[in-house]
Amino acid sequence: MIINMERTTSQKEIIFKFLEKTESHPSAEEVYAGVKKKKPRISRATVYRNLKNLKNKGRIQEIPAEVSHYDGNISSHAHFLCQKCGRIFDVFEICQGCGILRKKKVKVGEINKFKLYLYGYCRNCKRK
Amino acid sequence: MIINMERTTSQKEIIFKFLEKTESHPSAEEVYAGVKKKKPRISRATVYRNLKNLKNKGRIQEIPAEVSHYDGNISSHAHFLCQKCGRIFDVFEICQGCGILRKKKVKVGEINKFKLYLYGYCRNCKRK
DNA sequence: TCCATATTGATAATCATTCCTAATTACATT
DNA sequence: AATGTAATTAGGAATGATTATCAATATGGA
Ligand SMILES: [Mn+2]
Ligand SMILES: [Mn+2]
Ligand SMILES: [Zn+2]
Ligand SMILES: [Zn+2]
Repeated sequence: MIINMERTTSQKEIIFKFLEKTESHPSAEEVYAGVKKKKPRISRATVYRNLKNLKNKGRIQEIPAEVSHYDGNISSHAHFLCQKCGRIFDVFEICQGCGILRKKKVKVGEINKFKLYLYGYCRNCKRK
Repeated sequence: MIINMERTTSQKEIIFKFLEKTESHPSAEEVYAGVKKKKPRISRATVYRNLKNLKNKGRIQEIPAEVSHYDGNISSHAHFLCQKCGRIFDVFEICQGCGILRKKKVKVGEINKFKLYLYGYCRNCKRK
C-alpha cells in the first residue's frame, strides 16, 4: 500500500474554497469564522493546520503582518495595506516581466511607503 | 514645565546604535542579545518597547515575517530573504522614481518569488 | 467490508510580544 | 548642587497567535 498518501477531506476543501472565492485576504481567525458556517464542528487547529499545508504546497499565499492573512490568489500581484482600517487590497498593476509596479499612484489609494521582499536562495545556500 | 517630553536614555541609544551599525537585520531577540553585551541588566521588555517606539517614529523599519526583524537603514531599499538559511540581504537596485526593482536577477541570488506591500490610506479612509 | 494510517477535534503547550508596576532616572526648576 | 516630578526601566506576569499532542474518526486501497 502507498504510504504518506494525502487524503481529501471536507475540511480541506471548505477552507480552500473559502479562500478561493473571497478577495478580502482574511486572517486565520476570519477563515475559521467563515468556514464554521458550513461546518460548525470544525476545529481552530484544523484551520491553522490546513492553511499552513496549503501555503507550503503553494496553493495559497500568506501575507505576514502583525497577524498573518491569507490569499487564495497566487498570481503575481501586490497588496495595498490600509494604515487606518487595516484592509488589504489587490494591486495588479505590476509588470509581469520584471515583476514590478508600473505607476506609483494606483487607484486603490495614495502610497506612503512600500516594502518589497524577494525570496530565493542566497549565494551560499545555492551551491550544493 | 513641559509634559510628555521624551528623554534620552542609555538603553534607547544603545539599541538604536546597535541597529545603525549592523546590516544583518536582527530580530528583537537578537537585538536583545547584542545590546546585553553593552548593558547586561537591560530588560527584554525595554528592547521590545524601544524597537516599537523607534519604528513608530520612523527611525528604523520593521520587516514582518514569522518573527519580526529590524533594520536601522530606512532608505528605500528591498530585501532578499534566503529561503534556506533565513538571512536577509539588502537590495538597493530599485528605481527611485517608481520605487521598484530594475532587474530581476540581482547579485544576491536567484529570485524565486517576490512580495510587494504598499502602505497608505484607502479611498474610504482618505476622506476625513 | 476491512484495515492501515492520514486527518481531525479538543486542549495543552509554546513562543513572541505586550502589559503591569514599583523602582529608577532624566532633567527642568530652584 | 539639590529637589520635584514625570518619563522610563527591570522584571515578571499576562496575552494572543500559532503549534504540538493524542485519542477518536474518516478516507481510500485491497
Ligand atoms: Mn491578493
Ligand atoms: Mn535593509
Ligand atoms: Zn482604509
Ligand atoms: Zn542562504
